[in-house]
Amino acid sequence: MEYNFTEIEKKWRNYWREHKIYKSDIDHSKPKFYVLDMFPYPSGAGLHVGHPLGYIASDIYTRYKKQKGYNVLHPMGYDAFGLPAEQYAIQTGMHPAITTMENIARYREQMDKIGFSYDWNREFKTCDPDYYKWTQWTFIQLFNSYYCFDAQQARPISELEEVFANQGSTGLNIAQTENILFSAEEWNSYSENDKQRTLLNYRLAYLADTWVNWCPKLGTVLANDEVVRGVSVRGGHPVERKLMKQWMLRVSAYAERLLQGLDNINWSDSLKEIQRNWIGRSEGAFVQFHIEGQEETLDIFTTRPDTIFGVSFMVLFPEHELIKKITTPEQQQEIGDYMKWVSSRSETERQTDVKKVSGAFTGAYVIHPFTGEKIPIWIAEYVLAGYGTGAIMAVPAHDSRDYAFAKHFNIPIREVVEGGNIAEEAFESKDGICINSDFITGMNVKEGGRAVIQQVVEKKIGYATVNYRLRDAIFSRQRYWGEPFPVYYKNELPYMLSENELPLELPEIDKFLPTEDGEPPLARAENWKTKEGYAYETSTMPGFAGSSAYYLRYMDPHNSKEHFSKESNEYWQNVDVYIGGSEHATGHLIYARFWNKFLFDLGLCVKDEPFEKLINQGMILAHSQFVYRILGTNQYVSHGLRYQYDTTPIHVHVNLVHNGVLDTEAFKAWQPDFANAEFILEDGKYRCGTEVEKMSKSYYNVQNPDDLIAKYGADTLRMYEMFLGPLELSKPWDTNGIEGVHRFIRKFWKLFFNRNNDLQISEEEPTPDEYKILHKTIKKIEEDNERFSFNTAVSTFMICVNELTDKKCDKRKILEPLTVLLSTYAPHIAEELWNALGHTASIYFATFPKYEEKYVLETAYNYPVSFNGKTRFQHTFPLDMPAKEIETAILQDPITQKWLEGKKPKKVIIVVGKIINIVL
RNA sequence: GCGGACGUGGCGUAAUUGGUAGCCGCGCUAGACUUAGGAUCUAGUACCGAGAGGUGUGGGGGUUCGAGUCCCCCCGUCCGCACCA
Repeated sequence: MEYNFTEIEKKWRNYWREHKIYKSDIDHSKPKFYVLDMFPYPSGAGLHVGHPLGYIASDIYTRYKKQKGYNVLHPMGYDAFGLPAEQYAIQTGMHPAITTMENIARYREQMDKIGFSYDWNREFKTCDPDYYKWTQWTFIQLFNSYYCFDAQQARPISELEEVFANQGSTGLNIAQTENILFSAEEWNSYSENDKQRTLLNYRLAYLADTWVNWCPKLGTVLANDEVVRGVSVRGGHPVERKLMKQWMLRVSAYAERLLQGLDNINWSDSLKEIQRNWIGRSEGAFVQFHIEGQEETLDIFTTRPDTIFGVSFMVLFPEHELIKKITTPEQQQEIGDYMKWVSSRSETERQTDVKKVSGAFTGAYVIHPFTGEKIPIWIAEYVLAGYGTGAIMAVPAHDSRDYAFAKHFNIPIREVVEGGNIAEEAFESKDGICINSDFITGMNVKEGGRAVIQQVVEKKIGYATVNYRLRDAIFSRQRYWGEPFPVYYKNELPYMLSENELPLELPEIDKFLPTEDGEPPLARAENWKTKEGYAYETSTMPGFAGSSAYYLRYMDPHNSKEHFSKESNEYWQNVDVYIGGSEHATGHLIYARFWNKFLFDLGLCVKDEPFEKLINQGMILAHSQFVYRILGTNQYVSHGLRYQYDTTPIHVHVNLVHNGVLDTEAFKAWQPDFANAEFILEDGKYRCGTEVEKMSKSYYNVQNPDDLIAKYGADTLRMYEMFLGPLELSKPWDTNGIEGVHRFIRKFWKLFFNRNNDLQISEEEPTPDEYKILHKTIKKIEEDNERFSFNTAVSTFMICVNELTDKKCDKRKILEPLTVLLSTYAPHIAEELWNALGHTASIYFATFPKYEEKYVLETAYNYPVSFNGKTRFQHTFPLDMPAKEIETAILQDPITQKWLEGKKPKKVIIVVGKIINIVL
C-alpha cells in the first residue's frame, strides 16, 4: 500500500467524526485536564500557517494527556462580535451576522483539515444569544456588587445600602470612584434617585463621566490607537477629547489581587512582568495642602513624602475641577488659553511630544503644611487625570519632569536629598540623606518618608497609601455588533432587567451607522422592546466582554438555566494549559482574570485564577521574496547583480521561488505585467532577494495551510510547524524545510511496508539494541511533551526512524508503541498504521507507552566528586563498575591527588549515581 | 527613559540544565540509479590548515578542575510600557 495521505486523512477525519471519538464528558474515575486555545476572531482572510501553530501544540498536548490517562477537556469556539464585521457591514450593507457565519464556516473547514481533537459538541460563538445571555447576566451581578477591601472580595450592594442606612459612608474601606461623605441620617433622607445616583459610586459596573476620544462623525468612542494626529484612522474625521457618561468596570478594585495572583500561576516571567507593570503598584502617601484663602484643600499623591521640604510648586491636570474655583481674575485669560490649547490636542499628540514643557499659573497658592510657606499652583499637561488625584506636589530637585518644568518657568529648585548635582539635573536616587528638611534632616530617605507620613497623619492631613496604575475599564462602545446592555433608564438612572428577561437580543436595524443626532446605531431599532416605556441603553459591550468567561461556559455549554453548573465547574475547575498570543497580555488576560475573580467571589466558580499555566506561542513571520526591476524597463536583474543597475524591488509571490531561485516561466504567467519580462541571470539562475516581514496578502508571502495540506498532508504540516523552532519563539516560515519532515513521515510508513508496498510486520522478539532505540525515544518524547518542547520531540522521532531504518527493523513490539507516540503529532498516519496492525478501536484511546530504564540508561554515569562536602569535579564511570574500583580510580585521579597533597583520606563515600564525598 | 527576553555554522535550531559545542532538518558538495530530475539512495559539510594540529557559542573580564550555560561591564537585536508623581 502506498502512502496516500489525501485518502488516509479524509478517511480518518470521517471516522473520528462519525464515531464521536473526541467527545468529552465528566468522568470521576479519571483526573481531569483542561487544555484551551485562545479562540479566534474569524476574519474574512481565513487562516494562514501562523494561526494553527498554537492549536497544533495544544492538540498534541491534549492527545498526550489523554494517553497518560487524563480526562481532557479541549474545546473550541469563536470570538464573533467585533469591529471588522461591522465596518464591512457599513460598507456593503451585509449583516455582520451573515459575514461572521461565513467566516466561521471557512475557519472550521480549514481547522478540520488539520485533524484537531476538539470536542466540537461544546462549540459556541460569543454572538449566540444563548451565550451572551450569561455575559449580560454577569454584568448585572457586577452592577449589583461593590468591593470591600477588608473582606478582600465583592459583596452584594444591598449589604452596602444597609450599612449606609445604619452608619453612613464614613470609615468604610471599600472601592469607590470618589470619597463621598454622608451620615446615616443624610442617607435615609435621600430620595430614591439620590440613593441610586450615590450607589453608582460603589458598584463594580457603574456609569460615570470619563475623558474619552470622541469622534462625532463616526459617532463613537475611539481607542488611542484608532486616532492619529487628532483624526480618526478610519475616515480621517476629527476627534475631540470629551467628558462622556460611559459604563465602566471597577477593575481597579481587584488590582492587589490581580497582582498577588501572579505569584501562584505558571506563566512566563516576561508576561507576568508585563502585567505587573500594567497594574503598576506604588507605595506612597496622600497629603492635603490647604489652599490659601479658600475652604478647599488640594489632595496629592506622592511616592516621595521624604522630599516634602523640596516642594516649590503644585501642579494640577488641565481639566481639574478645582481650577475654576481657584484661578485669580488676573490669571483667568492665561489659564483659559492654556485649557483651550490642551483640549484641542488629542491623546496621541499629547503622547508624541512629551518632552515639550507647557503649563500655566493659576495665581493661587497652597500653604506648606510644615513650613507655612506659600507655594504656587500651576496647571500642566504632564500631570495625568487618571492617576492618583490628578494633582502633584512638584519637587524639581528630585524629579526630572518637575525639574524641566521649573527650569522652563524659572521656579526655585530646592535640594533636600544629598548626593546629586542639581545645577545640572534632577537627583532621583532613593539612596541618600535628607538635608534642609527640618525634622527629617539627617535621616535617610526611607526613614524621612516614614517620619513625614507619621506627622501628616497626626495633623490629620494625609495617610500612607498604595496607588495603582491600573484604571477602570471603559465598557461601552457606540457600536451595533456587540452584546446589548441589559439596562433601561428611568429618571436618567440605569436599572437592570430581571434575569427572566435575558437574553436581551440584538435588534435588527436598517443601517449600521449612528443616528443623525449622534446616537449609537441601536437607537435606530424602531420596534425594539422597551421596558415599560423606558428606553434601553443603546451602547453595546466591548470585545473583551464575551471573551472574559468563555472558558467557563465550555464546561457546560448547553446549560439554559445557569452560566455553567456547579457540578461541571467542580469537576473541570479551571484551565490547566492556555495557549495563545502575548498580544493579549494587558487586555483579555487582565479582564478574564478580573471577571473570574468576581465570579469566584460570588461563589460560582471554585478557582480564583482562570489559567494555571499559560504559553505564548510566537508569531510566524514570512520570508518575503523580491525581484529587482530595472527602472523604466520590464527587465529584472538577479539579486547579486542588482547594484549594477538602478532598480526597484518588487514583492513576488513566495510560491514562485524555490530555494531563492525564481521560476521565471511561472513569474511571467503570474501577472499580465510580467508576461514579457526579461531576466538578467547570475550563474544561469535568477536569484531573489529576501526579507523577513509579517505575513500579509499584499506582500505575497502568505502561506495557506490548505495548499500545504494538499501537497504534503496534514500530518506533515503539523509536524513541520512544530519542527520550525521553540513554540514561544517568533520565527519566519520557510516552506523549503517541509520536505525533510515529509521524508520522515514516508520513512516511518516504509518501516511497515516492504518494496512491494505489502504490510510486513515481524512478531519476532526485538534485539536489545532495538529496544534501546524504542525506550530512549519514549523517554525523550515524554520529557519533550511535558515541557512543550515539540521541536526537539520531532527531532527525536527523526533520529529514531533513521536508526530503525538502518537496522531494517520491522518488529511489531517496536513499531506498535512508536505509532502510539507518533499519533499525537501525526494522528492520521498513526491511525492508519494502528489499524493496519490489526487494532479496531481508535489509537486515540491507546495508552502512552512506558519506557524501561534498563534500555534507556547510558553506559556511564557522571559522578560529581566532592572534597569535604564541596563539589570539585565529576568523573565518568561505566554503570556496572564496582564501587571499590570507582573509589580507587577517584583516588588516583590527578585532581584528587593534588587536593590530597599526599594525605590519606579518612573516608570515601560513594552513592551510586549521586555523589562521591571524600572526607579528610 | 523604565521593564523584560535574547545573541551558537550559509539558514531554522540542539546541547543530559555547569561536563566531548553544533543533534535533527534545510541548503550546499560529490557519487549511485536514471531518457530526465525540484524523485530516491549513499557519503561529506563550524572555521583555519595539505597535515599533525589549532581556533571557535556578540566583545571584554571573573568564579570553577571544567562555562554556550553562573556573576560583572560593554555592544547589538526584538518585545512591552511610556510624563504613572
